[in-house]
Amino acid sequence: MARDRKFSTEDLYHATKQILLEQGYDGFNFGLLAEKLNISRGAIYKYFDNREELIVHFMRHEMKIFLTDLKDVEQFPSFDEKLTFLLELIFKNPAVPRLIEIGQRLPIHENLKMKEDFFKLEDLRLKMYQQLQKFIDLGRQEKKLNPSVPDTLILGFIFQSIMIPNHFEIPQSKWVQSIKEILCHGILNHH
Amino acid sequence: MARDRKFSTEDLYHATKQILLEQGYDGFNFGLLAEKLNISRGAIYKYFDNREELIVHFMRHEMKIFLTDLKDVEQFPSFDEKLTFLLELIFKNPAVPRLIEIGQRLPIHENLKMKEDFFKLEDLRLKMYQQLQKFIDLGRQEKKLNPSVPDTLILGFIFQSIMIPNHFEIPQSKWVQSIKEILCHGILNHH
DNA sequence: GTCTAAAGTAACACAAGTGTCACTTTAGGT
DNA sequence: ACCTAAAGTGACACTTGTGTTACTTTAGAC
Repeated sequence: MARDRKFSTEDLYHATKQILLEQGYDGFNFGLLAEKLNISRGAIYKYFDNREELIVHFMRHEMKIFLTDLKDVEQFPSFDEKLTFLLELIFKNPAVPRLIEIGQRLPIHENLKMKEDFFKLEDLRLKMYQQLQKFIDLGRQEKKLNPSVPDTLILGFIFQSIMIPNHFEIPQSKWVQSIKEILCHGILNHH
Repeated sequence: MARDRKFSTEDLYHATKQILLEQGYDGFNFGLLAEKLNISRGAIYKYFDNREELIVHFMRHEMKIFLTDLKDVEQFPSFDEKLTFLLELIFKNPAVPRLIEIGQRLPIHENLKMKEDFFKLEDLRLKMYQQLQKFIDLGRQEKKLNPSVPDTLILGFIFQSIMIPNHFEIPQSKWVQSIKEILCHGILNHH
């Protein structure tokens, strides 16, 4: 009953991700997005009312995928195995912490529809932190974690570590291994 | 021979710092700056040709102050004392790592004058890293640092730790102490 | 074939920021 | 008193991005 679409929502999200990671939140605009997809800017407005709405929906999409992967952490029984899995997952998805940070920049909207969309995204972020909290709780229970350090700081360190710039281009495997080493035992020599 | 100035360069830098930290690089503009200082936008162009030039000069100003403070690290003989001083210095200047990050976003300019300004800023950043490298070298020499971990990652962890968001508003002293604990000994229980 | 409705386009008015320039203001030297 | 030159102003032309709208295109139902 209508002509074929020139681009799927999936295409849209893919290009959105590229632009957000390359140019940051402020660098993202519909002109760039349309250009990347070889469509006119106006076409995007057929599917999203504005830039914020598109970004919120995109963020939810990304978050859902990450949460599905994150759920597999439950399959590992011990804290150590969970930690290894978690670090690997984060380093397989280096965009996620950056996108979460970018997501924090979304302005709070008056509009009811936008408020709902925003709330759903908040809800996913909450679900993620609950999943991570279970992991921390197990670590506490197994007496594996330093009791003098707050939960949020442990999670903060894990998530922030992905954002340390690797200016000297140290190979990924060595880099991840070293991050794990510091996270677990610190920078001091413990031998 | 001329009328009095309504604002000093120091005033300009102070307002610039506020805006950059509140609104980020993209949120900064001459309109906002002029408003904050109760002057007209045009007046700023009497002292700086454009936004980038102002920001580069501001960054150099900030960096010089930080480098002066950082130089005091030399007064402490041992690695442990230097580390304590360094962490305290960073947590007394939480804006510095954020400003350095913002500084990275400055576009590379064609203009010769801007290129020079930019180079001078790069030079200051280099001086900072050289100062920090001496600190790391001492740590290596004293066999205090984990030898399997690269220098840049150690510095990265130290600088990145200031940017972990303290969402649950854990008191500053407890927060800093915990960061020091993780940096030195990791998240795992080592007792 | 032609009608329909979704898909896509391009031009519009608008908003916000940029850098410039002719102008006004004013402190100090004469 | 008045001239000068730096300090400051406000209007202008320009750029870039926004969201809307009237329009064209096209696949499929009839």
